[in-house]
Amino acid sequence: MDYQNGQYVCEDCNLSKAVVSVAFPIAIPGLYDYKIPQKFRDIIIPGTPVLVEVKKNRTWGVAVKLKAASKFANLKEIIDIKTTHWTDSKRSLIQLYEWMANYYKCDIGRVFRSIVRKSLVSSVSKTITLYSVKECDFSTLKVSYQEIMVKLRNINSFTVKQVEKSLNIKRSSITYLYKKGFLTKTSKTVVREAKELEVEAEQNNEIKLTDEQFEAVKQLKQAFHSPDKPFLLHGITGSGKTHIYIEIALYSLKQGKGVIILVPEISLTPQTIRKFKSTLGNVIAVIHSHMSEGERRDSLQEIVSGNKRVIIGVRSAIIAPMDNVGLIIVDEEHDTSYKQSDMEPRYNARDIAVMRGYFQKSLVVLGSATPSLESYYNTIRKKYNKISLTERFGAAALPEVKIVDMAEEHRNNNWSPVSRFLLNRIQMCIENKRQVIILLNRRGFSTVLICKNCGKTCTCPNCSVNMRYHLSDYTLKCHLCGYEEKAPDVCPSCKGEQIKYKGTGIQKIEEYLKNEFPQIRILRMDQDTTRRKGAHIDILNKFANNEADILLGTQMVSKGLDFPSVSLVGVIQADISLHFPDFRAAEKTFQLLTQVAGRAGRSDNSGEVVIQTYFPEDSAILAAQNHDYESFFNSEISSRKELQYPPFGKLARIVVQGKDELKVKSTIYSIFSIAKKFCGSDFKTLGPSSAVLQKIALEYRYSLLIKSVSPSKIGSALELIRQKSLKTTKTIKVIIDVDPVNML
DNA sequence: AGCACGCCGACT
DNA sequence: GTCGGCGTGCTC
Repeated sequence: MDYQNGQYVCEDCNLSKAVVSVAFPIAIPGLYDYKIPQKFRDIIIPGTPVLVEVKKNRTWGVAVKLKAASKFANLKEIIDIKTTHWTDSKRSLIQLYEWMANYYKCDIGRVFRSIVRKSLVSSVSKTITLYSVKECDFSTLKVSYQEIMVKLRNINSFTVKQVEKSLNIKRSSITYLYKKGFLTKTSKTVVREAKELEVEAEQNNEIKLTDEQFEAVKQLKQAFHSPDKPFLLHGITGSGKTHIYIEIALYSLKQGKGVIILVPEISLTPQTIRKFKSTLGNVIAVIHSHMSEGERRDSLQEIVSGNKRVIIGVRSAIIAPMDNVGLIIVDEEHDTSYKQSDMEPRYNARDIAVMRGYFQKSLVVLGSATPSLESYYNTIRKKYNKISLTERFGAAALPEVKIVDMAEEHRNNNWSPVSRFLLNRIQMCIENKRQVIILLNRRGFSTVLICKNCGKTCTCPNCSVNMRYHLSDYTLKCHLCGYEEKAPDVCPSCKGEQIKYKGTGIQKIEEYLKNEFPQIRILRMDQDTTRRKGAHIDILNKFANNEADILLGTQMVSKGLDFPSVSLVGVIQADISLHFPDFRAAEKTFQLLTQVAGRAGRSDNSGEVVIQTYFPEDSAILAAQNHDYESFFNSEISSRKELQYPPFGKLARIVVQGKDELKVKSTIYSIFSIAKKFCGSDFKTLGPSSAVLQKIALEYRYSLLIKSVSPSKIGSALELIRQKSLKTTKTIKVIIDVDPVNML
C-alpha cells in the first residue's frame, strides 16, 4: 500500500463538544448526530461507546466525531456512555478506521463491527421471553439479559450444570446464551486452557540465531525507534522467520511497546500460539475467527486494559484497540486470507498493517517465502526495505523437485490419477520409515457427475456450478451454497443408468492410495474432515505421533507445517489453479507449490518433491521446481506491466447481485455509465459482464472491473458509484471491492 | 373486506 | 437491526 499518497486529513476534533456523530456497528448506514449532555462533555472522545435512542429503541453506538453543531434540528441526547481505558492511540485508530471506510467505500460502523461484532456493549433492552417460541423454550426464564449478566459476573469458571443450578434455567437456554456471547467460557475451555498452561511450564527452549538471522534482527532493531518504511522479510521456507519475529517482539516489549502479530487463518494453531507464549511469556491475547462472542470480548478487554501486550490473530486483529503499538508483524503476507472478500469492509489486513504503522509510527514487518508481487515490487521501487534470508535453518537444504508430465503418463497408458513415479517414491519412502505429504487442492470425490447417455451434468439448483460427489455420505454437495442431495442412481434427465464420476477430488485419491497400498495408514485433511472444532489439531497430532504414513490434504497442508520425518511431498494436479480466470492464477500456483515443497526435508537433506502436471513447461511450475522466486517475479511482473494489472495499475471490482436478473443488469449498466465518464488514457473499464460464478444461491451476478493508474480517479469514481448504490433497493446488492483478490 | 407476506425506506 | 407503510394476492 502506498501510504505516502494517503490523503487522510484529520479534522479538528477539539472544537466545542456539543454534538457527537455516532456510528452504529450494526446495519444502520451513515453517521447520526446526538446532543452531548454537560456531564459527558469532558469524557467523550472519538471511540467512546454511547447509548442512544434510534427509532424508540435504545442502541449502543460509537462516537466518531465531536462537533459544535449539527444541521439537524431537535437532536436527541446521549443517554449513557462507557468509559474505557485505551487513550493515546485511540485518536489515531479512529483516523485509521475513517481511512478504511473511505478507501474501501463502506460505512465506518462496518469497520467497528468487524472488531467488536455485536458485542461492543451487550444489548439489554429486551427480555429473553421474546425467544420462547422459535429458538428454544425460554418459558421458565422471565428475566432480562442484564439480570443474567449480573448473575454470571459472580461466577468465574463454571460447568453447564452449575449455571443451570444457580440461574435455574434450562440447558437449551445456556447454549443460546453461549452463542450470543453472554457466557464466555464453557467448562471444556477452562480445562483446555489449564492443560495448555501446564505444557508451557514444560518448554522454554532458547533460540540460537544464525548469522543471517542475527543480522536481520539487528537491522530491525535499528529501525525500530523511528521506522520510516515497512520491511519485507523475504526468507525461503524453513529459514526461521519466526525466530526473528520473536526476537524483535521481545525487543519491542522491553521498550514498553505493544506487538501485533498477524498470521493466516489456518496457521493459528495451538502449536503456533504455544511457540510464541513459551518465549514472550503470558502477555498474549489471541483473536481468531472460531471464538465465541464472549471469548472474543474477553480477549479485547484484556487488550484494552493493557493486561495483554501482544496480540496474535487473524486479519481482524489489525484493527484491535491496543495502545502504544511498537511493532506489527504480518506473517505469510502474500496469503489471500488477509483480504476480506465476503463482507464489508473488504479490507486487506496486510495493507491496513502498513497504514496503521504509518499512523501510529510502528515498525511493520511483512514476512514471506513467496512475497506477493505488490510487496516485492515495493522493495524494488524503494517503498519498502528488504531483508533476505537465503539459508535453511539447521543442516537442511531445499528439497529436490521432480516434475512428472501427466500427458506423457497417459501416452504410456497409465490413466490412474497417481503416476508410476510418485507411487514408486511413496513406496520407497514408507519402506525407509519416513512420512509423506500429498497435496490435491480439490475437495470431494469427483468434480462432476456426467450421464454417459445424454451428457447432462448434475448442477446445483441454486447456483451455476456443478455439484461435487462426496463418498462419505454418497451425496452431491454444492461447495458454494452448501446445498446437498442424495447422488442419483439414474440420470435425472434421461433415466440413463450409466453415470460417470469425472474429475479427481481428494477422496478419490484416498480410495486409490488405499487400494494400491492396503497396509498404509492415511490421514485425510480437508474442509470436510476438519469442520469439527479441534479436528484440525487432532489430525496434525496423529501425524506428528507417527500414527499415519501419509497426510493427504488440500491447501491446508501446504502452510507452516513442520514435520521433521517428512521426506516426500507429492502434488497431484499442480495446475488446478493455473488456468483460473484470474490474473493472479500463476502467482497463486507458484506460491502454493513453493510452500508445499517447503514441507519436505526440514531436518536433513533427504527431501524430495514430486509435482504432477499437464503443463511441465509452465514458468510458474518451473520456477517452483528451481526454488527461484526472482525468475518467477521477473517473468510475472513484465506481464502485469503490459496489462497494467497490480502493482502497476489499481483495480476495483463491482459486483451487482440479486434475484431479479433484469434489475441486476440495469443496475450494473447504470454503474458502467458512471464509470465511463472517467475513462481516458489512464482509466479503463472491463465489462460489464456476467460474473464467472453467474448465480450463487439463486442470485444473479454481474460484474465490472475498473483499472487505472490513478488511485484518486478510482477513488472518486467509486464514491459516485457508492452514492448511487445507496439509493438502490435492498434486494439488489452492489458490492464494491477495492484491490480485489477474488475475481470469480 | 381481512389478513399475511414481501418489499422498501427511514432512523439523528 | 427493526419498525411502519404499502401493494399484492389469497381466502372467506
